Amino acid sequence: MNQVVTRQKRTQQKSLERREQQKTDLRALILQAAVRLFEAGGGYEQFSLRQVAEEVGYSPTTIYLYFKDKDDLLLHVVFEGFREFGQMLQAGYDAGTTPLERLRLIGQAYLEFGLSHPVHYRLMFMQRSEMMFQKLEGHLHTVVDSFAVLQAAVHEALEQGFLAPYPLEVYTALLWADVHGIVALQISTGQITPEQARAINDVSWARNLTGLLARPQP
Amino acid sequence: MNQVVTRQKRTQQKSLERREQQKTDLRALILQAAVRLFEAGGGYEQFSLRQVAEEVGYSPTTIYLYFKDKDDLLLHVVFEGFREFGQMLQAGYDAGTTPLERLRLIGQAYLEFGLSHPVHYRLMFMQRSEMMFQKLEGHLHTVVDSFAVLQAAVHEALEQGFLAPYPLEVYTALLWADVHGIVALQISTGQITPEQARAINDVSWARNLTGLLARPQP
Amino acid sequence: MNQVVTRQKRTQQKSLERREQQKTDLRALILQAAVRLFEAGGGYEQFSLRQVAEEVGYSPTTIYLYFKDKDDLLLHVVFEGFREFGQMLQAGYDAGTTPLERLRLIGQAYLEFGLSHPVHYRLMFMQRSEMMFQKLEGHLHTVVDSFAVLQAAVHEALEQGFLAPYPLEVYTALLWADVHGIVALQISTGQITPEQARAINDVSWARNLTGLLARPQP
Amino acid sequence: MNQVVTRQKRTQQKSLERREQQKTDLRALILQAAVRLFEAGGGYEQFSLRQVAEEVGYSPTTIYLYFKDKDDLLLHVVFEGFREFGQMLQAGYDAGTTPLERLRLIGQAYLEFGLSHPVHYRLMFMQRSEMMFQKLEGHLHTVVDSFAVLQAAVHEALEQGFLAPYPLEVYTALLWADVHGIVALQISTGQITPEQARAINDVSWARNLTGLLARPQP
DNA sequence: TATGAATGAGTATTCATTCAT
DNA sequence: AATGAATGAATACTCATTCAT
Repeated sequence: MNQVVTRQKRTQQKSLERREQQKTDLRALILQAAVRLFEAGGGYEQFSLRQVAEEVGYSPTTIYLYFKDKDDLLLHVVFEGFREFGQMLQAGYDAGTTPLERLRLIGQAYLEFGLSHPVHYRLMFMQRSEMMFQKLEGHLHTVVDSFAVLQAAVHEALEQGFLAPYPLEVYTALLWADVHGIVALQISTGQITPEQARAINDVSWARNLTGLLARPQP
Repeated sequence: MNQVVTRQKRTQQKSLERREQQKTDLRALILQAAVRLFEAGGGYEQFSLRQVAEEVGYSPTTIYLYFKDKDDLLLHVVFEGFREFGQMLQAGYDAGTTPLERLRLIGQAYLEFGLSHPVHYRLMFMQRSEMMFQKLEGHLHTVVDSFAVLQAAVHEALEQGFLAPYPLEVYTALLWADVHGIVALQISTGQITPEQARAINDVSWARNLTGLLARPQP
Repeated sequence: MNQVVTRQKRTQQKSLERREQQKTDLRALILQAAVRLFEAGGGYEQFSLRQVAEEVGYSPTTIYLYFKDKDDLLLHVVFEGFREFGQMLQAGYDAGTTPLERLRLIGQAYLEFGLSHPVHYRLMFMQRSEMMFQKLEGHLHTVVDSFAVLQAAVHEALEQGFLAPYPLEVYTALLWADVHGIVALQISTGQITPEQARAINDVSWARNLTGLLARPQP
Repeated sequence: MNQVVTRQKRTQQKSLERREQQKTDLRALILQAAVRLFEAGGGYEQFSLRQVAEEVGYSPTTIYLYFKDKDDLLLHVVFEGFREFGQMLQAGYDAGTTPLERLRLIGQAYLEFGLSHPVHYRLMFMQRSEMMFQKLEGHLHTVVDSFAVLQAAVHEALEQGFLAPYPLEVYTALLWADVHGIVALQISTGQITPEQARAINDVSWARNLTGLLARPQP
């Protein structure tokens, strides 16, 4: 067999790559357009495939070349969000050196994700939250993994005696509710600015240090 | 000008009143049906004018005699929710004897409203939250008034030295976020049961007493 | 109460009747158009609601005011056919004086229906034959009743010794197959003319008199 | 002109043959898949090119290299049916030793084809019967040839005095109608089982021996 | 006051087909 | 020879809304 890489072969390969690239591009374009429309249209209910198609400048039919159906597209939008969400939470965990610091940083990461990705956040946690628990082939970092990070941090803190002896689930739910409440307040009502949201989150955390956690911080 | 009230005029007036009465009645019927369907149907997107019409036993066209359009009807549904919401918060305020107790009871009332009216809560605070700040003629008890109750309670508590000297807005936002977070967690994700929601709310409040509030309760 | 029939009342009544008439008219128009399209389009598969709408000159939506959905329209088309079919078979039965004459006349009536309503026949017996056994509210004369006529005639003939002692079901199926075969041959293939179809049917019947039936006719 | 067969030419020819061979192979594969899907899917309306493409593992576009369009493919599916149909009828003819036996066996073969290939039968004789008389290049055994078999058998029987002296066309049509009626009854209405269909066919034939045919069988 | 008739705009989805490569 | 990309035209169906009465 001829192992030489001929010009023809190179061309074919290149064409293949370009095509692959284009394919990825259009996929990404569609996803972006979908997110944009969510933002504009005020969310879930007005969202339609045809609008997405118009937004990207392709025919509605074309969407079906990249996504199985409307729900598949939505699912990918959501998972795209969860991927980044998981990374941010993990980064928060990694950046902390003590259990309590980790909890604080995870909370901040959560808050920052919500503030910087309001549309995604809305969709992920408020409109299609059932998707949180759907498996998507090829996607390992689902929300479940993200919460594993939070649970791990709580677990460590409990084990090392930093927390009053409430059950683990109470802490995860409570801490989640803390940040979720603030994010949702900002996103849904626009009553507070992102800066205020951060300030309130700091206060919220501070009260925990004296009111919830067993050992006061030095 | 003829100032005499003729029999004819009196008759007309009476007919007008009766009509007005009927009008109000059907209005109320439509609104009730709308609320019912709204709660039953699971909310915003499935809600249709035709279903409402069928529910009340009138033709779809008739709805337009009482409400400008679908959104107008929806707006009134929302305000119907706010009316009850405001009453429950007010009742919480009234039931308390000290500022802190009032805050606690308002929080509980908020939580109970959310748990017992999830569909409404969703619409009011998560899907069409912009409606919170729309004025609707004839409706005095909007969400703004509801928050006036919370603000009043916070104001009293601050003035009487029960709270650490953070700005009033921080407290209202924080306390709101606390309960909103828990309610939203329950409604959106279904990860916690109503009972757990209440328990977490109690823990959340307890931590405030030692960690956030200046003077411990007697 | 005023029992007098006022002009107003008469007008209302008239308007109601006219409307009712119009409604019936449009319904009938739609049904006719549907049948016509069946003829033109070559049948079942190309048949679409939108085409029907275009044919009658109304918007597609309007069809839904008169029929629940596509299948409902089809069902009514079919039942419209069965109504006449049943009447023709019954007339055949009634016209005969002896059991065998009745059988012959029923067969001829069947044949004539098929020859004069090929599109309906096709739909009823060849394309959506499962509809034969569906009940439609308000329609009493379904195909089942039609076949009751055939069965009754066979039963009489058997009882009075005109037929060789095969089971009743064999006769009904065989006689049905006889005429159905001829009709279908004419409709589907166009290989024989209606006249030839009648001639063949006569031969078919004649052979029965000597080959199938117990007693020869006088 | 250069009459010499160069090596180059021979090579080209060979390549052409191979290609031709491959082409035929894929063609056959597609046709088989189409027939399979056709029989499985329940026929005409659910049948789609894309499904065929998926079934053979090639892209939809590829189908167009072998068949002009969907209808062309369908036409070949039909002729595929006629090929087997013709073979079965011919086998019936060949298996008989007397004219009447041949007629009987041809009828049985017809019946068996219908019972074992209901979907095909439906398409061939009931839905797209116009295809029966379309010429398709390369296909010699069309329905016309199949009927030639029937006609030949009738002709022999007439000539040898086995049949009453009706015209030949009457016999072919009548015998066709006999079996077609039974098959269609089974396929379209499902009112009789295949076994019953065979039994009725036997009765039908038996009546002919005494009622239609000139000389009784020995 | 109430409504029947009608529609235009919109929804998701499927399919046959073309074209450049 | 084979295909990936793309599309135009359909399909059934739903809904909010208008208008004449």
